[in-house]
Amino acid sequence: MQIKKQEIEDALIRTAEEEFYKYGFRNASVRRILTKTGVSIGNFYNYFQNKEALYEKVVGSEYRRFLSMMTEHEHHEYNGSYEGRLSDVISRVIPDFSRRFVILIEGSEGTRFDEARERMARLAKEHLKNHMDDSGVCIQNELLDLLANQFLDGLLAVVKAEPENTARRNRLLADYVFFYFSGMMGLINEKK
Amino acid sequence: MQIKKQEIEDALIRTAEEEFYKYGFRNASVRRILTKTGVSIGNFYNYFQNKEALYEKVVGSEYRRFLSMMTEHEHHEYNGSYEGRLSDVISRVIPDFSRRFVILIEGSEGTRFDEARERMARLAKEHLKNHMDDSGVCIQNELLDLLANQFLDGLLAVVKAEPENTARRNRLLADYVFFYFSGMMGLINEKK
Amino acid sequence: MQIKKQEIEDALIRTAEEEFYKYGFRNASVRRILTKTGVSIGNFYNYFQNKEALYEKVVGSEYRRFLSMMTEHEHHEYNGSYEGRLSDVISRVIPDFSRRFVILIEGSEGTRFDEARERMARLAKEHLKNHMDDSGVCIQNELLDLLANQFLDGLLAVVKAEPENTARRNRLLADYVFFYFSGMMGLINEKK
Amino acid sequence: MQIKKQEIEDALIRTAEEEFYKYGFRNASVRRILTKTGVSIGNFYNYFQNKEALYEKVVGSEYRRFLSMMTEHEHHEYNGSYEGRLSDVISRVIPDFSRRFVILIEGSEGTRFDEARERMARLAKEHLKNHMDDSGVCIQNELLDLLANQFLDGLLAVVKAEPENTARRNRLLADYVFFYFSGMMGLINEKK
DNA sequence: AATGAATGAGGGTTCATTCAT
DNA sequence: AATGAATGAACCCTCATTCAT
Repeated sequence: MQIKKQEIEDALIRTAEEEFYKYGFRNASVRRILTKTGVSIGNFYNYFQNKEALYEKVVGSEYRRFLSMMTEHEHHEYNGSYEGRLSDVISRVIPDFSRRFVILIEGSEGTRFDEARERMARLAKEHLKNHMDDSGVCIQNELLDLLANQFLDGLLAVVKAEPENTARRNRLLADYVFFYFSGMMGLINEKK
Repeated sequence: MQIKKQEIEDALIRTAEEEFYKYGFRNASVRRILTKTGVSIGNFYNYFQNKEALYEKVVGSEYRRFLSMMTEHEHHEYNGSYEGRLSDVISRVIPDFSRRFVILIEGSEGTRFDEARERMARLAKEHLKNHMDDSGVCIQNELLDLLANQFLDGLLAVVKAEPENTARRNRLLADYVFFYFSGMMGLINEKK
Repeated sequence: MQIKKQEIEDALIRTAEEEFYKYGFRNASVRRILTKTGVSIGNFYNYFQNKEALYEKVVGSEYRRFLSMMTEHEHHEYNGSYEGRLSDVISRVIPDFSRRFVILIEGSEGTRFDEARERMARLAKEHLKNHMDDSGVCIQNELLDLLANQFLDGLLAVVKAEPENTARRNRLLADYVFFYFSGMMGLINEKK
Repeated sequence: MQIKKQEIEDALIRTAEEEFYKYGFRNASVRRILTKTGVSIGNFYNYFQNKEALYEKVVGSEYRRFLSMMTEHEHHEYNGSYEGRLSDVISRVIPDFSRRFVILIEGSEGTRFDEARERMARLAKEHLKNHMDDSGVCIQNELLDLLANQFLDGLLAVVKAEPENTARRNRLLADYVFFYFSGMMGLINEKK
């Protein structure tokens, strides 16, 4: 029954990922995680300082990766066409979205990652706004918020629908992003 | 003895609506509701069997209304144009979306309404599928799921963003639905 | 078995007094108090917000009383004789010392009453210093600290030794204070 | 394997002394001691059966020494003068008071040394009683207890105030003991 | 109809100690 | 001799719910 340290840590993180995915940070139960993993209460605290440290282990690197990705993305030059932007999003941004990312965005209430979703949506919104400004079209603020959040949710939904199979996931994404940009085009043309 | 039975029940339901909207079922606090309403613990359980019964009172009729609405909608004849469908959705479906509906969809975890969101999305999906079939276009299953859920989320987001002001809400809705159908059109044209 | 609210609160406070007296705040066990009193965990929190609130109930009024007493005492005019001061201390200051006061001074670590002992010792020291200055005698600082703390401990010891019987307690106090002032006189005469 | 057995034991005892001095037995943390000393948990239990055994190692010899000292002191002949007794106490008894002695007296709650303070005070009391009997003066029992405990506390306070500097410590002690005997003289003269 | 005292399972966390290696 | 992973009782506290009045 002797398991090596790394295996237990990994098992804890794996089970915790499920738990946090299901319940979010606040309603996740440490004791439930431990029962599932077969680790005793006391031993858990040999591996993680507390519940939040475990959460950070599950979600932290994902958070940092996303932040740097967004920043970098902002400074990236597009060749102007939708296809270019589209393929860029698909190939560079999306692959990093994972179940842990879903947790980060949807389950961080009561955590120092609390604001993650808001920050993300803000970035997406500004990103979106730039595109609209390029087109010389003005869109009301609420609609921008709505679409930015919608786009975000869509990405998360893709991850939820196809967490593993990359090929199917990318195909789904391609369609989704195409749909999204078609919608945007429609709006732009109408407002002109 | 000052307030008659019905008034107390109503007051409880009204306060509960706020609480469930803010926290969802699981994190809603019965005590907080009672304190706000000025009803004693013991008396609460004269009106409702338990927390979930209260939740059902807040959300149940909304749920049943939506179900029947969806079914009915299914049998409705459109005049074929997008504008027709669009205005139909806006004028007939949307006004029924309310704060309680948001609660039902987003706050039902740990409840027998757990699956409400799933069932709703399924209905929306079949609805969507019919439209696509009419257009002679075939779309992969996952994409249908995605778009149905997205549309649903969008509607909820609108309700959240503008819960009271009907005029602004309808304008936002119009834009959103237009965006959505533009996206669909894009997809259909590409697949053809 | 139905006990009225006030009786339970009193019983809790009484048992808590014992517990805090024995173990101090930090090492006192809420569960032990509850088991002894026959009150359930949940019900305890109907009476007190938390462990510290219970502690405050036991010790708070004693603390406030002592503070005001010390302040008032500082502004009091003596007729100069030791006997006068002595009887003043005995009749006015001491009767307020109680077992709860002992708890306050000796068991407050980890509480907002943390500094009670220090503040008391400081007051006693300044008090003492004034008497010495009146006698034109200078005493080294460490000795002042020592004697002030000693006097304080002595008072607490009297309370511990005779918590209830006022007559015996006062007799003990008279002797103790006499002893104390004799010691002071000895020091003063020697330093002159 | 780098440090020999005795060195480890000594290091543990040294660190434990600090810890017990700071926190007392009950609130001392074995883990904190081990971290400071750089000894592993498991190895600690090769050297000491448990926390209390470590405590005994820190405090036990001090306890036994004090007991024998007190006994021996009892059979010692004084030359009668206060000065003689005074210098005797200072030169023979006090130097043996150490930090470990403070620990023993003040930090033993929850230990088999629990009663150490009580036993010590009893010895001091009997000692005191003999002196009083020699003077033909009878003092009430409670007062004897009080003064014995007070004297003890005073000695501990001196050790705490000046744990290292022997010169200052002795000067403080001289003053303190003089104060104490002056007080005793005062009592004796009054009772006569 | 109404009150609120009482219950107890469950929440996260600490800590001395044991045991396999 | 040495390691540190593992254990579990105990800590304070929250909360929906029951029950006597």
